[in-house]
Amino acid sequence: MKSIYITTPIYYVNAKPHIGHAYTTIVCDVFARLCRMLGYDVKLSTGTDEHGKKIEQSASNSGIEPQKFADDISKIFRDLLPILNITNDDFIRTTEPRHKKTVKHFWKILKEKGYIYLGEYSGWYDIRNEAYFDESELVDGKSPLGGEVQFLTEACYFFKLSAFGDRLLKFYEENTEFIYPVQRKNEIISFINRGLKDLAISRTTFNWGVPVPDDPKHVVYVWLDALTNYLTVNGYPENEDQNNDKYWQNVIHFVGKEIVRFHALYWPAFLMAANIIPPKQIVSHGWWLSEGEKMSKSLGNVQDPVKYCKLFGSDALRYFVLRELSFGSDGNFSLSGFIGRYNSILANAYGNLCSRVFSLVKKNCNGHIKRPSDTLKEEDTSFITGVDTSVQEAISLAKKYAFSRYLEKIEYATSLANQYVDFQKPWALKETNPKRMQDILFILVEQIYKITKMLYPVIPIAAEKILKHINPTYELKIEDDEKLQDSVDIGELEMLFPKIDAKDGGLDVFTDD
RNA sequence: GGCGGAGUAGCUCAGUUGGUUAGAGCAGUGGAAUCAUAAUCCACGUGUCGGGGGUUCGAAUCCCUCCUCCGCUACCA
Repeated sequence: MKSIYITTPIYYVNAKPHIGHAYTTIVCDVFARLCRMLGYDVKLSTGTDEHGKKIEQSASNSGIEPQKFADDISKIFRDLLPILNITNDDFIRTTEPRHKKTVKHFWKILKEKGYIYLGEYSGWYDIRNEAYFDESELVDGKSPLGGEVQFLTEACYFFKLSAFGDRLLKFYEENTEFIYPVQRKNEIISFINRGLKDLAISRTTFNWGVPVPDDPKHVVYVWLDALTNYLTVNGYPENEDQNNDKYWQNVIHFVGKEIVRFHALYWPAFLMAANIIPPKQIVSHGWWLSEGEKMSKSLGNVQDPVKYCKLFGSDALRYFVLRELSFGSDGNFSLSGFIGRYNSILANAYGNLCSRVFSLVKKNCNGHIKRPSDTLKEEDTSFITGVDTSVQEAISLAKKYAFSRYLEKIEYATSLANQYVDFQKPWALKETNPKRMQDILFILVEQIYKITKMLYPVIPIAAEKILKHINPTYELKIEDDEKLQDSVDIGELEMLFPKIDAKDGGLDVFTDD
């Protein structure tokens, strides 16, 4: 059995989750569920990144200990997972002992291999904004952020990143799919081509972090700390031989475009330094705009995933975010777009298809149908072939992270089914040709079964209800030759996607915060 | 400034080994049907494929140039 290790980034606990966090997590979950259906042994991890000066300060501003502060926000992220219906296998926190141990071990390895040295970092320090700037970045003797600067020098440990430029470029060349999409790959290559400097990987200006082994005045740079989570989750260092680990040989890191450099450049360099093979692929996605504008607290247009789940269900949110955004690009999250997709696809096309077909079976066949004994007609086979082709295309698109187009293919198959119902008019055959009516309905139910399996990764709750409804012994596997049992019994099924009335007062929920 | 991405129907986008009348979904208009969540099905687009130039028998697709938008350009996660 093939194995795959899928990760979300670990989320920084300086703010509560918004739709962007939910999106990354949902994408990973959909991909994980799809992989499981295709027969992969999947490990899916997510978690929270909790160290760093920002957390220390935020906690101090709130008058509480950093650990307590991190506990509270981390819990909000963790509680979001069941709301979004995420099937993660692990939830890692960087403040956990198992992780700190891994970071210290990883540091020691890098040190032993000679890639860490003690040096001095100096630059123009903006006291108010607490950031260093290069002389060339200064504006009229002040920092680009407007603060007064002074030249400071502090001792810190460096990672010999400069030694990895050529190795990284060679690695990208040999692993052409390593960075997805290609635009991000170009950015990284161009970054390297400007010349890599060594990376400062320790800090002495605050304490909230993993202490550097043998020099506890320093704490480990948060990115080195955070990236190492992927090893912690995979059992390192106890599970020492990562290069022969079934999961580590097939790691996919899903990330937002803003953190590609850390994952596609620093991370493989760290791993190369430790003689651990880099991940298989860094897959980056775009950002959500909200109602056409950048999401920000000050604009008050931050989209809350929990509200959507409470109002319309996690299936609806999952479907919308995957369908609406062309994966890799930025996209717009709007209430009207959400309702439009929901009504036209989930309620009208797919939901109503199930509803009309099940109702026909129930009313006209007492809920019982069986596989047609006669040779199928041409219109039957062309319908079935159309569905099969769409399913195949959908799978290959999903494997390439083209999630929107994957769903588009399923929508097409759904449309073929509605078309078939209209052309065949099974309701009109009840008196004249009940056998043919029954055959048509069986064919329809079988196609709905296939379509529903393909929708399962995205709308698992509704899909499982329908699959179970059609076949009590269904398995969550995608077979090349998907078949239903020869005899099907259909009972009552609740309405899974009730239509949303946009004028409904229920939407007032979005205005009271 | 440098490097990179994008600019295709009202909206969101497909469309790279260059090839028949440039596609899909949504929205809109008209019609059919009535099994179904007043859902569905059918028909309907004179789109300068950002502008201009070039290569070619032929370009949305290759080359040049210009315009617009966006991203990256290290110690903030």
